[in-house]
Amino acid sequence: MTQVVQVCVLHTNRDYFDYTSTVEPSLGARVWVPFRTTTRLGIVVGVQASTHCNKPLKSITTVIDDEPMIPKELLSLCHWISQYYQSPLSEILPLALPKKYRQGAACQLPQIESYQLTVSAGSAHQKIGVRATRQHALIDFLSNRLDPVPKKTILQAGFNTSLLNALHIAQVLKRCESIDIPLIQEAPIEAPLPVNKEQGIAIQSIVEHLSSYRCFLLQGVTGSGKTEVYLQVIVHVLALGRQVLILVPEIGLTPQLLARFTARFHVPIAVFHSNLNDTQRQAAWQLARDNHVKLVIGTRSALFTPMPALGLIVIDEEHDASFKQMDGVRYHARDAALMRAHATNIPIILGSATPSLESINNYLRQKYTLLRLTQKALNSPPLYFEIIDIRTQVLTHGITARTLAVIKTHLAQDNQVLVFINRRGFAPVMLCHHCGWMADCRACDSHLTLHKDSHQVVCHHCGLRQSVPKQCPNCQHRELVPVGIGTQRVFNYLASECPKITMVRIDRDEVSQKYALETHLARINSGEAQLMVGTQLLAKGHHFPRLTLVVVLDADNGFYNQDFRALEQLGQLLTQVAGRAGRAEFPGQVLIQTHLPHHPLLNQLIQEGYEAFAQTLLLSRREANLPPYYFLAVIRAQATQVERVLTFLHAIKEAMVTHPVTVLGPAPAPLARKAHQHRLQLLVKASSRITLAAALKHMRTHAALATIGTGVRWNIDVDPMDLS
DNA sequence: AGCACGCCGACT
DNA sequence: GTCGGCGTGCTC
Repeated sequence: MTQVVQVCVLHTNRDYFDYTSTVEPSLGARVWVPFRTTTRLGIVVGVQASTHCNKPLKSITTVIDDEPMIPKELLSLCHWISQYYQSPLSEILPLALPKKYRQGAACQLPQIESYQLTVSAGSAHQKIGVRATRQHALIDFLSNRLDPVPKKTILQAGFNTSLLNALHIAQVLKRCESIDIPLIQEAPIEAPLPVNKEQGIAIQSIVEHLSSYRCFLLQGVTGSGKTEVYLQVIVHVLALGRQVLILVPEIGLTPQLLARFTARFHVPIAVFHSNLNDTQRQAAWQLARDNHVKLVIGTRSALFTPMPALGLIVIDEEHDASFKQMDGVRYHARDAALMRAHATNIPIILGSATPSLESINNYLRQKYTLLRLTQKALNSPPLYFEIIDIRTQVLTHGITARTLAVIKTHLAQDNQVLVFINRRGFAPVMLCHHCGWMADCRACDSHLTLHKDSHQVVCHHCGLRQSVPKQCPNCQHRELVPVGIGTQRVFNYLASECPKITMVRIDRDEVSQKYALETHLARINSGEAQLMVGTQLLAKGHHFPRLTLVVVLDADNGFYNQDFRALEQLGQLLTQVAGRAGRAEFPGQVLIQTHLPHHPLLNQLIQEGYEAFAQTLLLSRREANLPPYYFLAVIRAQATQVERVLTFLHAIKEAMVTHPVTVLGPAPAPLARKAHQHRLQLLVKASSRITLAAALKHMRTHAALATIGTGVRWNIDVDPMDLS
């Protein structure tokens, strides 16, 4: 009997296509299907008795997998993401499969070549000539082990391939394929650290609720031992024979966190990081799916790792914006992880020193259980904040005399100093001193940033690079001056002021090469580098052994930025970096240069702390009908002709009038022209997730028709991180 | 993602 | 007049 199989063909902008099949493949199995003129890979997402398609159906070519390749619970997670983030399944399912499997590779555990004796050691020795001493040694080496020995281990022990071949020809050993399970830590396991009362309560509360869904918000100031809580809870989960998934914002930035996990547990661990190749990624994925690895640590995309015995999810630094994917399917890994935990009926821990307003609100609405860690492990003296009013001060390369003096004092005491400036390059603008001409990007509505290191001006939006203009193209004068400050400029100035100090610059330009970031961080961790200048990259979870001073040069950005999350992020940044300053014997100091020294929120943050600051922000979000009280989506559209974008956006705005949502716009996007494309956007606001989703879904059917023949490209961003 | 089709500039 | 570059649309 033939039936209709719904096949999600990857990257087709659709949920699925209907095919016929005589056999009924499992949901989540991969199939080859005829598609247009070629054969493409698809995933079975449904089986029906009939079709809505009015064309004759084609038939599935081959069923690749007998078992589901994507397990049921991940398939339904993908369905949820598809509906919530308004994206077709065919764009989401690829996230749940490693590249090799998207290309049709057979589903199998990583295999490695191993060797095992086929006869007893004694008879093996007899078959070998007396003078072949290395072959005899190899026989002894193999006879000491019962299981097949991986070739890698044999080679590492000082034997070579020709010895193996000789024994193989002598028929005393056999070659076999065995599963390559990552080595379990051989070194003695690190003992649990003693915990304080708060940590003990947190651990106990979570351990008491391992058998069902519950979300724990673990709010711990920097240095309060959040990681130790994770570790001691995980011990219990592993003891139940279950797996643990840990998501971190950026894996390269958390080497010491990884080190603690690997040193603590006697189980195989898989780490998903950007340097894995396709084979390694497939291996890690397969080992997790077959329950061979018990602990998976990774960034956003590791959310889709299949784990049949999943017993706990941990989201570290849950407030971090990098959990939200900013291109393609714009999903939030924290929110999707909450769905996964709920569907799997297991606990989830959201950890942060500075929880997102969304999470604080969920705790206030009693959806989350709050666990607070307020005590620092090191009894460091209190922080000393100083606001430097720059309205009346002379700035030298962005730095006041007072700031420079404080930096020098801390350096003289052999301490570390961190200088934050959230702008890379040397200066954000090149200006003609004579006529006011500015170096602008041809393709975007933006100024070119001067990069003195590479003798170029660069557009930070489209990547355009050109050599630094020698004279003004407008008035031919040669007095082009850099205006404003960036990391390069601050770095150069401080280098000239502090010539004997070892300095490190950390920004996207500086750490773009492989391992550059790791190298820099190693110099910071060892204490070799004393003065660090960098962007936000520098703020994330590092260990600065002798840090006593943090300087924030462009805090005003957070106040002037029209974006609704700018203040929240500034508060989180200041709290995070401030928490790292100070050692047992030296008080930490934080200098904030600002034009707004009396800004009430800045002062509340400093005097009352992050929680009070967050409460105030929540009040203003409620008044402004903004998240977490209101639900937003941004519809962005672009084309080379403005009119076409406008027509399109007006049409889909019209399509939503029947729904109880507020649609604002079309308005120019903050960067109205980027790479020769005119960009405009709509903002959709709704009082509930359900009405928002319904309006967007309705709109999508209209939008598909409205774009035909217009060249308009568009996307939907549900729960946007920023409105730009 | 990939393939075909169509419109344009650069060539024989 | 033809080749082929890329921009655009379609796929059960």
